[in-house]
This record gives sequence, structure tokens and C-alpha cells, in this order.
Amino acid sequence: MASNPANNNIPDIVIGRLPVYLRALNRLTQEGEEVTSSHELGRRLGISSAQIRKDLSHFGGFGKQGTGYQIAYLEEKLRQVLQVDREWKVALIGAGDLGNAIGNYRGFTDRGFHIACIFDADEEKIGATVGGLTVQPMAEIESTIRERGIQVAMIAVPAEHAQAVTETLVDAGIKAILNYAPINLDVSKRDDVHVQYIDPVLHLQRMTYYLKG
Amino acid sequence: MASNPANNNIPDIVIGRLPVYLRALNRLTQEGEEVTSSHELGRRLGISSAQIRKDLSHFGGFGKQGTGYQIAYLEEKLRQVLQVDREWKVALIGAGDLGNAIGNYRGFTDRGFHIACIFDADEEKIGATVGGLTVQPMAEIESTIRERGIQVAMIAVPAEHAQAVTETLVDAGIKAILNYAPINLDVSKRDDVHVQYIDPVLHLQRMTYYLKG
DNA sequence: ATGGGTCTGTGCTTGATTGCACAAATGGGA
DNA sequence: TCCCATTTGTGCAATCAAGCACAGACCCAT
Repeated sequence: MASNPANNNIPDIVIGRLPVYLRALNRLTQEGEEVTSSHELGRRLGISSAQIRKDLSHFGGFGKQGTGYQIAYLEEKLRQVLQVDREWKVALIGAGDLGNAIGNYRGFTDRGFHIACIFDADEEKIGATVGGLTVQPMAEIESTIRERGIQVAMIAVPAEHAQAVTETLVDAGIKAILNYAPINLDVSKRDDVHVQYIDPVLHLQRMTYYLKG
Repeated sequence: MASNPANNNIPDIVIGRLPVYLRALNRLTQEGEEVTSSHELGRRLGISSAQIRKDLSHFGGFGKQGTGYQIAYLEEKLRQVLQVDREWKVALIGAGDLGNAIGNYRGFTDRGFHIACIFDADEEKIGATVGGLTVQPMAEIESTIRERGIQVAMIAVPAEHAQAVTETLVDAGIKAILNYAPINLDVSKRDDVHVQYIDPVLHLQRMTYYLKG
């Protein structure tokens, strides 16, 4: 009973590894593999095989003793667990250089996400086209998000506007925010809103600690 | 003695939080503050104050009882610890959409990093200008990196070429890699090479797990 | 049909990380 | 001057995460 698949007390750190496993499985599929093992996955990812088995066992037994895991089946199951077996509409806020890059990035579509609308505060940018979408004014954020039932957003505005944008988004019903602005967002008022961060400098600074001179 | 500042057995997870603290301190400075406390920082970052105090205490006593931390002083000390009190030259590999966005991003310079050169395999892109730099051919990676003493690189090439690029970089003497390609890199042959990843989809997938329908 | 090699799922141990709680230090106001 | 409110740095306890190691299951070759 320790690994009841319906158990919803799964550590967040485990959830965080599942997308990594999924990415590695995509890769194996592209390489033409059909079966893999916790040992092979672990070697590729630099993670112990025991950890991979234990992580996966939280959601049920997806493998077969003596054989390993059917890649296609495991991918399907992980997509179900992560709820990326569907396509999520995403709102993009900010149509500057960064917003343009995100809007034109081709890597979202086949992994469960579709940029559905884009907003900017600058009147000169409104009406322009980014990744096939027309830039809308900020005033339309709430109505658009509500009408289209969007739950996921990405913030690509300057740091000083990110908190205000966050509050607009949360009020509009957004439940998951990926923040590209180099600033911490306060969503402590809402315990059902999730925030993740993209800040390349954080990662670089983390590595320079270990470098010599 | 438990918190000997010269101790180099500091957990990686602690190092990973220091850039977050530094970013929050930058922000406080911009807001005109001069002094802060572990409690205030913790509230802003959603971290317990005890953890912040303990993390900082690994490197010495930077605060004053009853008062808190002088922001400018703590920023300086954290920059020293992370070695971002200097400017690191960074090689950028890949001059496609993503490489262009990175090359034009203004957020690196004032946080310790300077893109010093950019490379691409596509002959049509060679000689073009990205962020004020001329795109060089891949064949020049090793000589350029060696001559200029570059230790940090960012990979912005398609996933299928990322591993080969990694090996070229490591052979050229690169010690820290920030990988934007959605694939895991194998650097297990070299234990002095650090890798960090930027993959927005990973963060999105991690959040959708918690969303309803 | 059977034996040997392989691999999963998991109980238990070990190790790492976080949080509590308090002594000591500080500064400002009465 | 002295007291009170505040805040740091840290020993200790509690919680959380990772890894070992093995029973049971599976496949394949003979």
C-alpha cells in the first residue's frame, strides 16, 4: 500500500524529475529504441537507477521485471501523470525581444503547450504579429483569459512590471506562471497559483562559484 | 567552528540559493533600501528566515544582531563568494533564433557575464552580426576559447548537435556550460565541468501536474 | 521444461536538509 | 543609564530524500 497510485502526497521534488524523464524518453524514441531500463536512464541522466524506479513506482508499476520499461508506454503514462497528454493554451505577456523569441520558439507545441495570445503595454507593438499572433493591449488580458479558459501564462516583461502583471493574471484566473523576468514574484495570497522561474544568470552564477580564478 | 568560512564542503543546494538572495538584494537596493533582515528576505522569497541565516552563516557573519544586514555589504560579499565580482567572458554557440535572442539580451552584463564570441555551423550565418559580435565558424571554437581564456559557454543549437558541441567545448577548456537545448548532456568523463539547463517546457510540465482539468 | 541472467518494486538504512528555539548582541527611547 | 524590542548565529531535533540490497518476476536459450 505504500505506493498507492492514487496517493496525492507525492513530493514536489519527484514531480520535478518526471519532465526530465519524459524528455529522455522522447530522445530514446527518436533514437529508435523501444525498451529501456532504470539503469540506462540513470546512466544517461546522472541519477541512480534506484531513484528512477522509486519515483516511477509512486504512480504504479510501469515496468516489467527482467525486461525494463516499454518506452512508448512509459511516455504515455508520464504524460498522463503530468497532464501533458493534452494541449494547454498559454498566454504570453510581453512582446519585446524576449517575448518575440518565446513567441517564435517552436519547441512548445509538441510538448503540450500552445501560445494562444500575446499582450504588450506599448501601443507601438499592439497589432504587430509575433509567431503568427496579433499583439493585444494589456487591457484585454482579463477578458481574453477568461473567455478562452486559459490557466497558464508566461511573463516576459521588464522586472519592474512583473509583479503588477502577475496580479492581473491571477485575478484573471491564471493558475500557473512561468516568469522570465529576473525578479521574485509574490503570489502568497493565493495558494493555488504556481510559479516557476527562468533566469539564466542564476544558473551561470551558480556555476562560477566552483570555477578557479 | 562549525561555520568555518573557509570550509569548502558547502552543500550545492545552498550555493544554488545564493544567486536568488543576490537578485533579491539588487531589487531592495533599487527600491532604495539600505538595510534588511533575514525575516524580510524570507518573506519576499517564500523561504524561512532560519534557512537564510544558516545559508549565509556558511560564509561568515555578515549581519548584525538587532539590526540585520547592510544590503550593499551583503551584496558585495555574496558577489565575492559566487565570484561574480568580476566579469566572465562567455562563448555562445548557435546563432539561430534562440542564439540571437540570447546574444541581444541585455541582462547579462550587469550581473557578471559578457558574451565574448558567437559561433554557428551554418555558412550563411557566418559573418552576420548578433548583439554587436560577428558570427564565427565552428572550426574556430577551440582556438578562440583557448586564446581568450574563456571558461563559460552557452549552447543554443538544436538538440541533436548539443552533445557534439559539448565535447568540442570541453576539449577546448570550457568548465561551465549553460545548455538551452532540450536534451541531457553527458559530461561524466570530466568531473570538473559543470552543466546547468534552461528548458522552459520542463517548468511548465512541472506545474500542469497540479492543475485541474 | 528448466536454469541462468536480468531487472523491477520496495523495506530499511543512511544521509542530507530544514526548522525550532534560544543565548548573545545591538540600538533606541525613556 | 537602563530596559525593551529586535535580530543574528547556531545546537539540536525533526523531517525529508537518496541509496542499498534483495525477493520475486520475467525472458531466453538450451
